[in-house]
Amino acid sequence: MNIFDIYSEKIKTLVKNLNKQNLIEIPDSLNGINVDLPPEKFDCDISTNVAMVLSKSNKKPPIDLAKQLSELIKKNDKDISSIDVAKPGFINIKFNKSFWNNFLKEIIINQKEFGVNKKQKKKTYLVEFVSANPTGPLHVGHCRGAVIGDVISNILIFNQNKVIKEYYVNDYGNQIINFTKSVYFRIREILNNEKFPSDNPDLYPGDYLIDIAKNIISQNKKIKFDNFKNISNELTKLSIEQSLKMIKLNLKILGINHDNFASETDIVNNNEVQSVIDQLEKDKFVYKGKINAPEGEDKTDWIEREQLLFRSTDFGDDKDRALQKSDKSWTYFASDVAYHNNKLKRKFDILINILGADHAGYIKRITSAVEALSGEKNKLICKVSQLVKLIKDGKPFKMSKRKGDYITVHDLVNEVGKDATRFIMLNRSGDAELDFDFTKVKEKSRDNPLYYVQYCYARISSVFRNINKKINEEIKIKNYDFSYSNDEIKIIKKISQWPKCIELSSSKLEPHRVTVYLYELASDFHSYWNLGKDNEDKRFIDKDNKVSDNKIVLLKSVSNVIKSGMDIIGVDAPEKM
RNA sequence: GCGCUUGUAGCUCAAUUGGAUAGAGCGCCUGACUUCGGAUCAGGAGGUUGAGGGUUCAAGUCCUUCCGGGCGCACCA
Repeated sequence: MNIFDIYSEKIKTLVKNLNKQNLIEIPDSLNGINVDLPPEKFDCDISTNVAMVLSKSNKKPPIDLAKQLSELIKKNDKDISSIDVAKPGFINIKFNKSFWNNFLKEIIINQKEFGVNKKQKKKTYLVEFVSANPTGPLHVGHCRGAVIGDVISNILIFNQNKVIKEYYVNDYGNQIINFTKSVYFRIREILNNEKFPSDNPDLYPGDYLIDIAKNIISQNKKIKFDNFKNISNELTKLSIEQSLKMIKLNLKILGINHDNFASETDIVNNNEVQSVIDQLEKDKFVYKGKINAPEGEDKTDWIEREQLLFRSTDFGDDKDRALQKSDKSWTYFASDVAYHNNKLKRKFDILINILGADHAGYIKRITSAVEALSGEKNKLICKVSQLVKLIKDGKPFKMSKRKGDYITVHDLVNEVGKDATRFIMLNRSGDAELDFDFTKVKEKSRDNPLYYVQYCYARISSVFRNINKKINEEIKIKNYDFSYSNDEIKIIKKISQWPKCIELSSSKLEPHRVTVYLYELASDFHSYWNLGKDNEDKRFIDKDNKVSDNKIVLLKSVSNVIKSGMDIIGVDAPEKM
């Protein structure tokens, strides 16, 4: 039940009818007409800008139109207790108390549906996120995109869409060869006491490779590790297997489960790259040519080459992009185009990629490729998660691959906990950089907004515990003829905004809105709770140690929304803390 | 040099897809613990939304020109 939508429809219908009767003029589109939440200082529940939108086409001052329209809106609507017009031309509507009773009744009866956006047509989505190279454990930098991708998926699932969470494994190319070599040297180090060539910049120096090497040795007693060439294929497979095992463990402790792991090697081996390039060639999106060196950069080591190029400039990219290397092997981009073609063949309505900020420059070419292949614009939506700026002991902390200078997901979750990690990663819009003060979060974890929201849920639980009930038990209420105070209605109004929060989070793919909302709801609840100190009427538990029905309904509505929200962001809502 | 992105209170961030007098937390100042769980609450101070111009009934939000951060810019993936 979204009261904003209900009134938006009512008002648009009214306006259309007036237009049919030639009483007013309307513009081509009524999309500009909104029903919104007014600022708190106004004593009303919802407001609409309809008069301002219609003012121009009717050549009338918005205030006059507003007066005229407000009377018509109020007429025949028994839910409205008062309606008035404010300065530029807003129409402010206040509901009577029975409206809020009915609202609560409805959301308690349909608690699982509350917040679900039903006007949107259900779609199938593929959300690709994390997709970190399988050459090492996940570090803090991967963490944000991981959580954002997971929660975006959860929001879409909450809205009853079908979602596949996918991880693309880049198990092909030079990095993997170097990675395998590194494992090989670690194995030699363990078995033959040969020193690891740590001065070779192509190799991966991290300690985790020692564990990988040990595991491979103990699990593959038959293999002889004395000639790299002979075993490189097998060792590559084993190394990636180990590495993925580690990554999956990292994801698991973050509370993330992908539905599918797609392999780049599979895409290449199945000849999907060649076939997608044939398809693009047929449609004249591919040609042989040269790319210009970027302006303003040192061009001395620039080698002009004729290469197979994709016409991404047709779709607004600044240059065409190489598909084939000079040794005729495919570029990363080429296999990624094939991978996206593979996604397209699986017939999803919408593809979503969550990328790190360092890959933002890649978006144009890959969306271009998807557009070329599918003929649809915005079939692929890329969402960037900006960098996490790590701060340790008050100073910016640069991670390097040098031993020790590395904070993994595992370290982070061990120190801070899964829930706090997720909450903090979501607490700011993904478009902006996030300061993550490692020391501060560790020391002062109680200042974390997570606990503020959880505490709200725990308090509600404690009330139920006091009357020997469980917070998630179903409640039976005979009638909903209550009279809530203004303090209580403040909370109810916040609850009524939950569907709107979900709608925005989902349409803009902005999961931070959920944490922000939960914080606000918790805040309203805590305020109300503290009123009970001075005024016993405002306490949930009365003198006879009972909780009245109206209070139970209110508590239940708040806890339901908090639980829903916490489930979406993948954070626990404990009954005791 | 080009592209993307960002600039809001001392600090960290919100701002309902263009709405009304821009809101929270931290920090600072004042107050509420024989508590329905103080991991909480009430109040105060703190702003030319980086700067200028434009569009609009209405701009933190859109366009434009500057200024300052961040990221990226041939066969690395």
